[in-house]
Amino acid sequence: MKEQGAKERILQTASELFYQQGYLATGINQIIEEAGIAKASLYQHFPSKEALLTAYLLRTRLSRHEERMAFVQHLAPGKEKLMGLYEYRLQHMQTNNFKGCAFTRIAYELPGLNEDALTQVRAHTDMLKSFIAEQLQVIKNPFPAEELTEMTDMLLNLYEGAGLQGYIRKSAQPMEDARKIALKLLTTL
Amino acid sequence: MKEQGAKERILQTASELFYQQGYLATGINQIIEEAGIAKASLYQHFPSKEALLTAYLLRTRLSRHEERMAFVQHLAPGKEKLMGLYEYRLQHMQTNNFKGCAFTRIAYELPGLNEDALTQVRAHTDMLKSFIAEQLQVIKNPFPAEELTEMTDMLLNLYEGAGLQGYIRKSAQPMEDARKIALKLLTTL
DNA sequence: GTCTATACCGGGATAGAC
DNA sequence: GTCTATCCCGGTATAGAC
Repeated sequence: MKEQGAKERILQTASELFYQQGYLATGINQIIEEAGIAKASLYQHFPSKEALLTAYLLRTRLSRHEERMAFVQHLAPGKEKLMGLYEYRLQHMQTNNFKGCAFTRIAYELPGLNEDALTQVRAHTDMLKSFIAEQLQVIKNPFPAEELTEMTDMLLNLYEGAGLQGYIRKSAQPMEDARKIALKLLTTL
Repeated sequence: MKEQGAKERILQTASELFYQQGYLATGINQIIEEAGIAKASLYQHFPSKEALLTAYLLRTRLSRHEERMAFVQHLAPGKEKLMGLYEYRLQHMQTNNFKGCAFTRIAYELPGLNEDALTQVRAHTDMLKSFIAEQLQVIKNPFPAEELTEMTDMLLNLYEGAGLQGYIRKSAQPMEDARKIALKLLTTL
């Protein structure tokens, strides 16, 4: 962990803190202290705190995507992979210190501005929607366009809503419930 | 607007800013400037910034509830009042500067602490759930307990999820879609 | 490239006059 | 109760030595 370059340590530390504490609530000073580097070194690699945020979002988005894909890799396309989406997050909620969806949190923290961050947040949900729609078309083909988008929206909102409730209640139960509901919805297809 | 007491002006100004800009991003200085009062006066009425936050949340929760109730008052209990919930927010998203659910935003902004704020957030969703469950029982009675909670969760998550998507996309379309989906779900009962 | 030291600003909160 | 003036702290960012 010590020998992986200053830039990498900064990004890792910042990522952890941004997610756990929030972006605004995390100061540069805390980042450099925990990363064990000097302040000027940080600004050598990242021109500003916002640049660090963008790097965090991009990296997290891609790595979460890979983790998801790896998690559902051995599952059968269609219903099983879709259920795997919920199970992946269920596991995530139990092991890590779950603090809600990283992208939603950032979106709500930065009301005013930052087009870069917003782009990453949108890209995140786009990837989720694509994944869901893709699996739905495996289950039922052809899938009428309108029905498909409706079912996709429903599954996505169910997923995101349950993540929020779980965070507020500090419980994995809402996601458990969402998983069950999603299963019921899929069996009606 | 000028003659309604300092405390009231402070709370109104803070409420607007907390919602539009976020709690952390809003400073005491901006509040007192826009409210047109001195700093010490603020601390005469509210012992700290956090106390101001709690007052904001409590007040908003109650007033939003009343607005909702007033909006659906003339609608028939059951399906119509439930659809009114979505329509209320749709209207809300189009007129005001919609910045997502005020309570969700606060919850995500304050990762670490503040039990008071969390209490208000939970109370908000509790009120929504109660409202939804109540109307569902009008539509179908008796309503099996398990089915009822599932349907309630689904409608709630659909509602909250659509609010989030609408905020991210800066569009009322997700909420429109959610309304249609909810309608379909209700017709299956 | 990495450090120490510092600049500059705005944060929340208080003292004391009126 | 409301004001002005101030305190202290921590924020982001930068200068300059090594």
